[in-house]
Amino acid sequence: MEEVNIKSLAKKLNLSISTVSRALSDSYEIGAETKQRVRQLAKELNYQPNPFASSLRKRKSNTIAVIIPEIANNFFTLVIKGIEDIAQAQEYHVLIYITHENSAREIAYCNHLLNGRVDGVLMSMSGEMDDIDHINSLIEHHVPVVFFDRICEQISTVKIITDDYESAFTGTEHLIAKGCRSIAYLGILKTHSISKNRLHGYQDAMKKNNIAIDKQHIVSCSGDIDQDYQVIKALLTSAHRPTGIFAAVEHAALVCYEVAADLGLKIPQDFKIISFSNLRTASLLNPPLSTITQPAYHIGQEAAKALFGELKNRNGIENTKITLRSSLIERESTA
Amino acid sequence: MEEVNIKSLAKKLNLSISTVSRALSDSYEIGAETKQRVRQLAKELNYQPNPFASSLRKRKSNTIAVIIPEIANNFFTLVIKGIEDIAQAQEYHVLIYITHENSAREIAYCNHLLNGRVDGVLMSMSGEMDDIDHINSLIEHHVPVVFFDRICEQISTVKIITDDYESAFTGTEHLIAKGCRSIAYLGILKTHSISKNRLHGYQDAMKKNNIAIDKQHIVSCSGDIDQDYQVIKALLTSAHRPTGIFAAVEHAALVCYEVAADLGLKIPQDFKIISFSNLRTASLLNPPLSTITQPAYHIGQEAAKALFGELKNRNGIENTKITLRSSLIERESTA
DNA sequence: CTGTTAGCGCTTTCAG
DNA sequence: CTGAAAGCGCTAACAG
Repeated sequence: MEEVNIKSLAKKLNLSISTVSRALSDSYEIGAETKQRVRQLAKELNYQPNPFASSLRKRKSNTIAVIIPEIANNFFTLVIKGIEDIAQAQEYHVLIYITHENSAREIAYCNHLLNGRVDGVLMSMSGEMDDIDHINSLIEHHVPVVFFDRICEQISTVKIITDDYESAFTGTEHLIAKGCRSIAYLGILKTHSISKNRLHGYQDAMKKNNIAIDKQHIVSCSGDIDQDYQVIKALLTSAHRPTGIFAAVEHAALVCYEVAADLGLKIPQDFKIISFSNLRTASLLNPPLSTITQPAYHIGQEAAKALFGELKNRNGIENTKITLRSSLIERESTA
Repeated sequence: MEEVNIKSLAKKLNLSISTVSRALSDSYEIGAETKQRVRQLAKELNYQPNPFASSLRKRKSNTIAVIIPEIANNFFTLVIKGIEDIAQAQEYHVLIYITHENSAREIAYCNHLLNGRVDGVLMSMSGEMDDIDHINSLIEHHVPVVFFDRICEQISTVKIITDDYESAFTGTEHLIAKGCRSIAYLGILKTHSISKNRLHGYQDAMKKNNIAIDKQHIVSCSGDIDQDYQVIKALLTSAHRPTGIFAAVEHAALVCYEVAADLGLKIPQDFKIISFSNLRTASLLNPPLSTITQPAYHIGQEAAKALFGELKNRNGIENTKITLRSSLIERESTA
């Protein structure tokens, strides 16, 4: 398997290296006939240009990075799918980095990506909002960053989000309308944009309806399944057991179902629940789970489009916030 | 932001480029003191070596590709997680390619990856088993390929699989034991290894129990949700409605639940069902779904480990088949 | 329209 | 122990 590169092609065609290079990149200064010859041989030998040589020279990787806190989760999976579909069309490659909700890893990845391996980054933050040097660093190095879902307000860039505050507000009111007065909030309690917005939506809905919030009803989930099981079990066995649960993350809702099953609690008789979730099986659960569903695939697409807008057209990334709407999907037992 | 590269470091330190390079790669021929100086400055300036230059020179990308048919699916998500975790530890990067079950895309990706962008490929096949030129091509170009789940028997390499035949066999017998005599098989009908093995397991279980298979009970699912909905609806409204369903893919089982809900059919009264599935919510469905659950995360890890074994140790990839065991998890309604 | 040439940033012989 | 220099494969001035 002798190496087939631009040089060997040139030799075989009795052309110079640069002519071959130009022919392959369809330069206007190459004759139609020459182009034809070059292309033909390239196809015959299945010539594949070395991406590293090209990237090194052009200072362009044709690759983007996606940095997400986790992947075993329908939301992020759908987002990736949306990103991939757009990237594919643009002939870009997609590198995946999973932080496991660990902001130290997020920082390490960002620092690493200062090296030019990617042309841009799509990111949903793990870290806290005040911890943003690594992001600024990327931007200073001309690596555009587009945020989705877990954005960072302080950074001036494109942000694709959903109406978290409003969704949480209406979701909470939905529970109130169902007669719940004692409503717990389960979420990842960080200074994330979404954590804050969802929590505020819940709090404001409670306030508007003149319901005091029991401090113990604001529960922090880590994402760790065993740990969260314990925390939620404690909540559901306490003297303060809520009659409504607002789950700001899908994971929390599932743990509630599991704990309820183990404790013999009945949903919705013992407590009602609504959750942010992209579960395909929400309607098939017992009982069906009412959800606030984010347009995950669309978020991925929009984020990717925004990034490519910058990468391809250099239109200068603006500090825009694109807000997509989540849908509150009410599901009731048909039984 | 002046460029910080090996050259600028060398100048600042009054050393030659090669010394700096060697110091950074911890070469034994560099003095301890010099190494120290170099490392310190590199850290101070947050020097990040250009990966393209390095890859070009070393002919090594420190990147692997994962080619999968789809992603919005718990099995592949968990596999990716397993792969990522191993890759991370090895300081490798992971490129994701999704074929959407389209073998033309699989071929295109493989051909593209002949260019050296990745050092190895982890793959679950979309295409048919007899269509393997693109894989052989990779191997000829010294890009090792490790298969997982949807493997290709004809190719001599490491394959990580689960006991599909046995699982399908016992899964089918499980339905028979529950009293089903008329059992349908829903799967992606290709010449894939897993399609074949699962189908054979089902067929042999039926044969062993002296049950004739109604031809119309072998149903091909495309993966397209609307299309499969129609196909399964047709099955469940036909005169030949089965009393048992063996779903070889999770997606098919979910569609069955959806169709059943829409038609007002009750599971398990009207038909029983068991499915290959990695759904976290299997036990929470109404009714709970009995599953054959593959050790997805573990599969990802093993596949990645096998690939890195080859990449790091050049131990020569062997034609090994590693079979992990799936678990048949029986779930019954507690109601 | 085509060729010559100088690098992109790094690794690695080969000399000292 | 350190330096000089070649070159990975490709692109893009600059010449003709």
